[in-house]
Amino acid sequence: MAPRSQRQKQAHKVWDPRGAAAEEDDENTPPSAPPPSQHPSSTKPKSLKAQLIERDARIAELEGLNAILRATLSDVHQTHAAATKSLKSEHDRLTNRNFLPSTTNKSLGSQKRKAEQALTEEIDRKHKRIKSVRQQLYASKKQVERAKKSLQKVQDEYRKLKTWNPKIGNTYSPDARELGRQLTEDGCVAERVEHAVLSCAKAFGIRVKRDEFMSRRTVTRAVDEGGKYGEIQLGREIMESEGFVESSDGTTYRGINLESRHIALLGPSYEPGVDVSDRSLWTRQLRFLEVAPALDHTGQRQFEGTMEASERIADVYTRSPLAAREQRTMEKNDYWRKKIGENKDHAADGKKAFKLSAEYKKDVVLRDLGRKTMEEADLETAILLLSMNEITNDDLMQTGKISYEELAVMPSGAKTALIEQVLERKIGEDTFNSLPEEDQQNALTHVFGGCCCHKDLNALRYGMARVQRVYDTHDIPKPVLLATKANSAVIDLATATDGAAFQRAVESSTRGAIKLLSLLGSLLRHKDGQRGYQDRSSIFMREAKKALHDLEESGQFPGPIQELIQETEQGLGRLYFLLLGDTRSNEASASTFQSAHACIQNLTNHTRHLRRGVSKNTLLQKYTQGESNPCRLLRGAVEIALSRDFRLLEGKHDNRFTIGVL
DNA sequence: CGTGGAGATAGCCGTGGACA
DNA sequence: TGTCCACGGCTATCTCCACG
Repeated sequence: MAPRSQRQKQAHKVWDPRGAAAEEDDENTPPSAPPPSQHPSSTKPKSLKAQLIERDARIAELEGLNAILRATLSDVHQTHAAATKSLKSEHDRLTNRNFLPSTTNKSLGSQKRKAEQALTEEIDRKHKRIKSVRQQLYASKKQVERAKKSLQKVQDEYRKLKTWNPKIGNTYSPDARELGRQLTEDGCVAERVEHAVLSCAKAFGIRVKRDEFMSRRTVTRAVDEGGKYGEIQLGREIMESEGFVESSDGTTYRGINLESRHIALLGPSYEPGVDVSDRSLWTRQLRFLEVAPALDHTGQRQFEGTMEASERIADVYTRSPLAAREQRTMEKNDYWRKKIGENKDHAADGKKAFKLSAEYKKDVVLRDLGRKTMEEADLETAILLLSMNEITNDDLMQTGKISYEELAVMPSGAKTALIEQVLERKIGEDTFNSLPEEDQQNALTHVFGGCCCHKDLNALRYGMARVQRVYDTHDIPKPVLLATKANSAVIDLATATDGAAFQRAVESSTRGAIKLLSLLGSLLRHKDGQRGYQDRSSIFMREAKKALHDLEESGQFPGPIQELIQETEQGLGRLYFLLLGDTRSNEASASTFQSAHACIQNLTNHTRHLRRGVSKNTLLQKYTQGESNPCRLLRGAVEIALSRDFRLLEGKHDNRFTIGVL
């Protein structure tokens, strides 16, 4: 212990209850020795008797003390016994009392050990579980990372798909250009293509990048490109093909002649997965060549148009990368070498154009032969000279299609080329003439396909012309005149049949079944969509169905009109064929004419009121009242004209009867 | 002094607007 | 519908500069 400080000592002195005396009596000082005993000491010896008496007294005193001690001892024994008993009892009680805690303690220890063991096992399990969970957590984290990446990828792809970029860099992609062309082809004006594309994109749930598409100007460029691509492809297909047929026709639009040209050839379909080079898979392809303006529709102009087109295709293809890759060129005459036929109007201009084409092709083929002969046969110089000597100015003028004056001033180079041309032709002709006839025909194959409509029309016209003559020949009254409203009025008003107005009205009017069919056509199937009976009735019926029964249905007129139209068409078709037969035969007899004539007369009389027209209301009134309506009447008339009587007439002549009536 | 990268520049080309 | 022209992107080329 650290010695007390002065302040502590003072504090102790102040509060020490023992006072100053205690200060000197240090508790650490051992107590002083006890004072010596005060027993008095014997100074003189006693007698024996006294001594005995004293001893007896002492003995008695001791015996009394002994008895007291014994009694005390006995008390002590008793007290001890009682205490022992009590203690034992207490001991037993305590022992008993301690037994339970001990037992409990033992049980608790056991439980503790068990609990510890269980806890240890639980901890092990928990550790394993934690490890497992950590692994799962790790895996989950990785999965989340991968899922995020996948999601991002999908979102990117979705964004990519959702947003269509029509450009590659600053240039519209081939797909975009194709789309522009397609929309234009489908009738969308170039200026509205952008709006159409953006609108469609919006409807389909996608977006066009920058919300922009081609301007009108660029759409037009794409269309032009498409035309050039088409020409390149056509040039290639012509060069690949064994031969092709060209078809053409013309029309006028706002006073300008327009010529259209198509080409039919065997070519690849370009379907995905189909081998383009496998010729066995090639099918007939119809290729658009051009629609080009022309000064007129003459045969010469048509031929010149084809020449221009062939030159253009040969030029475009030859200058194309495609030709460069295939290391092939096309010259304008290749077009003619491959052309094996033409489809044209069955008219004079078409025939003229075909003739010019055939001549040109012959020239190309013969000169080819001439060149080939000169190259292969290595003709002797003498023969060549001889042939050249035979070339006259007329030959040159004819070949070059030039006048004598033009020939005279022609530069020597051009003249040499012309001479060479004539020489090739002369030698080619010699070679050609030496070929077998079959080879000659094959070399010059150039087929003409006339317009079937023209053939059809011509057959009918020839038939009509012959029929008209029959009335006069056999002195048969002609069918009722089916005059126009104006002519009909003139005829009705005329006082004399020899007046100029009457004559003109009659001459300009026609009659007979063909005219009737024509009228039926315009009456029933008028192309303006309003005036034909079927249209008028359709409009009314639609309204009537709506008003009467609240039905949103078509206004189709039940039955008769549709059937009538069909029968009319069928009958007309059969009439054509019969008339075709008529142009080749004159075997019809007068009686046949008369019976057929009666039918036609009947027909035209029954239907004469057609000229006055039938109002919509009359028609519908009759229909709704369940009466026989004009349609039924018409149908009956046509049946007479085109069905029953033709069957009758055919029966007499085994389906080869020549119609001579109408 | 050669090489390669970065920046500047000219020319080509595609595009779209203005205009007739 | 065609022509003209401006604009902007792309590319080849040039120039400059740093570095080994």
